[in-house]
Amino acid sequence: MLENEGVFEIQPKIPAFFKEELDEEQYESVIKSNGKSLIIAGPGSGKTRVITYKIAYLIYNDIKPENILLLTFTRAAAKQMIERVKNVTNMELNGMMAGTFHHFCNYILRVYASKIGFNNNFTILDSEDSKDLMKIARNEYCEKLGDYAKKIPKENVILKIISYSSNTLKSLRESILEISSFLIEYENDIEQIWIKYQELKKEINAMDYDDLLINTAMLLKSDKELLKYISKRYRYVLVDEFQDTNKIQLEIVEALSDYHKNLIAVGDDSQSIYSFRGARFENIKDFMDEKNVKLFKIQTNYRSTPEIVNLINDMIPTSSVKKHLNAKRKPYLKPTIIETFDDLEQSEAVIKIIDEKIEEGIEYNDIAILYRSHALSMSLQQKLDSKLIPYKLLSGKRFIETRHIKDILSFLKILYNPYDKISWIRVMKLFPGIGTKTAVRNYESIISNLSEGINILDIFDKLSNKKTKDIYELLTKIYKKRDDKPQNLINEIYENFYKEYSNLNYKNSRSRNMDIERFSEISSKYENTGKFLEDMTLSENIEVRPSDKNDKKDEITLTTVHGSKGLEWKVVIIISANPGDFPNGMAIKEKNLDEEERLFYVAITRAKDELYILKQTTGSTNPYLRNSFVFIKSENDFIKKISEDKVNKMRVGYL
DNA sequence: CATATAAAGTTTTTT
DNA sequence: ACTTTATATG
Repeated sequence: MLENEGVFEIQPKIPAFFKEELDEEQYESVIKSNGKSLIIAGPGSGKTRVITYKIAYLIYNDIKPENILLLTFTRAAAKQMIERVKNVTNMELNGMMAGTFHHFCNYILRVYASKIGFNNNFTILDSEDSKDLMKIARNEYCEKLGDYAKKIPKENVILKIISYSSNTLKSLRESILEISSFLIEYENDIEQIWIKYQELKKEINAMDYDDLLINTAMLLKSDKELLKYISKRYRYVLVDEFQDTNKIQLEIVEALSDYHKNLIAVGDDSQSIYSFRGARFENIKDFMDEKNVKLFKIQTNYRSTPEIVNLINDMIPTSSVKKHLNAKRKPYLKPTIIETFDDLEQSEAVIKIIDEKIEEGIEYNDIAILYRSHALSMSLQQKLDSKLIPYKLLSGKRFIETRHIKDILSFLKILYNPYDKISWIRVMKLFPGIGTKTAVRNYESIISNLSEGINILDIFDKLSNKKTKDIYELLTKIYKKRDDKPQNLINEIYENFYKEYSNLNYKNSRSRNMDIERFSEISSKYENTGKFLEDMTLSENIEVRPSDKNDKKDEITLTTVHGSKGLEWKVVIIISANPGDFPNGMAIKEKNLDEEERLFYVAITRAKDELYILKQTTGSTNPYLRNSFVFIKSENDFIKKISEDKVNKMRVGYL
């Protein structure tokens, strides 16, 4: 260890059990990674184990937990790793920072918001809120343009382009050309709308998901003192899922490790599936090419049977760094490809597989069904419902994004940040006789009164008229309690207003009301509304089911491939592997097949024991794509790329 | 004129 | 299922 740049002046302490718990590759990457290091971890190779032991190793060598920063892709992953480190070391990890980039950036920005012209109670806009605000920006810009305005790209298109531009640090022009070159004639319009959008965010004291990253990067870049202060704290910066980081995230971690220069990145370039959000698997290649970067590879596969690994090795994405996985498990079954006539027969075939597996004694929990997009699971869901097979949806509309929950949240948001225009409009429109126009007018008078320094309760009183009386009465009531626990506020809103609104406006008000009651229960864990709101917008999965039922339900998992990241099941069933469905039709058109290859790779590497891949003779479920060029070309067909000897093929259904 | 209601489109992936 | 749009109503 003498050549190790003096990281440890004395001999490192390595507990004896490390040698027993880790294989040779894992051991090397735990013990020898320091300075700038890159660990390329194949699927099922024990990546979590390596990160866990790396942190444990640091702690055994007297690095304080508060001097370690772990950035992960999901908060759940961070939590899981912390728990595992606790188990390994038998120590509490007080002060250790672990979470997603967005959580970390939020943490920094709440402290230094004023340095970049924001108030520290800024609202975080989720994607729907961003879209609403972009729509306002677009409308304002389009106001005097007449018929031309109709041709200008819609808000979601503009958002996609500017988000890509910010995340890749590419110019607007370059971004338009890459994403949708045919829109290049609107470059100037898009630019103007973007500027407007930025101004609006400042006005309403809000940041979108991208801003959290951009503003943090900007802050660290512009303030050298601050950079030193923050980066001095983190003696070790560890980044998980490095293949899904974008340019700005790379900048951020390089800044954070600026002082101690210990940056350990872990990832697998073959599993990079978030390019639409600016993720660059090239971050891994670039990092590899840098001087003084120590490279480790862990390529033994402990997850899947040799038959599955055999297929995996065949399907390693062409864009990847060269690799080969070594199987460790005992032989079992070859993966199976099943062809059915259409998606109805496909659903029946899936049910048949499930029934067989249950018969064999496998639990529902051990089975997952993966697909490229939500829509592809619809007919299967109906079938599962009718057969009373229990299942859960991992991805899909987040609980927090359902209309009723967003409504309730909006009330809290305006109490916390009264400039939050999006939430104001949302809240006001809930009341009869008020549409967008009136809501905006009301918002504007509230803001102009606020800027004159008038107390908000007086404003409510002043602006109350026969149309708005109910709103302001309710708001006055909850505003007076705004320092209470968020649960009290939610209950107040629900009991005094939303319950009635829900019963009146929703056919399924019963289940929506139950959601709100559950939401109130979730909020009871929080003392502070601000913290509650941050967590709600930044944390991916809110456990919707009541917590008192501790016994884990036995159910099948249905999820998009994106949602399956990092997970594994004994039996994995991939449905609709048709050109146009998976690979996705848009991706084929945009010649973005590399990413689809990586997605397919992620999908098949989730399987431990059995893998089933289903396709249909009718081709894509989408009738628009069915007869198009996409359907015919075999280069777009994953199944055709699989060599015959690696799989069993079956034709199921009525002939 | 602004809102409410009925009809018609729409689906890649998500922190 | 859920949002956008066209038409009716107040």
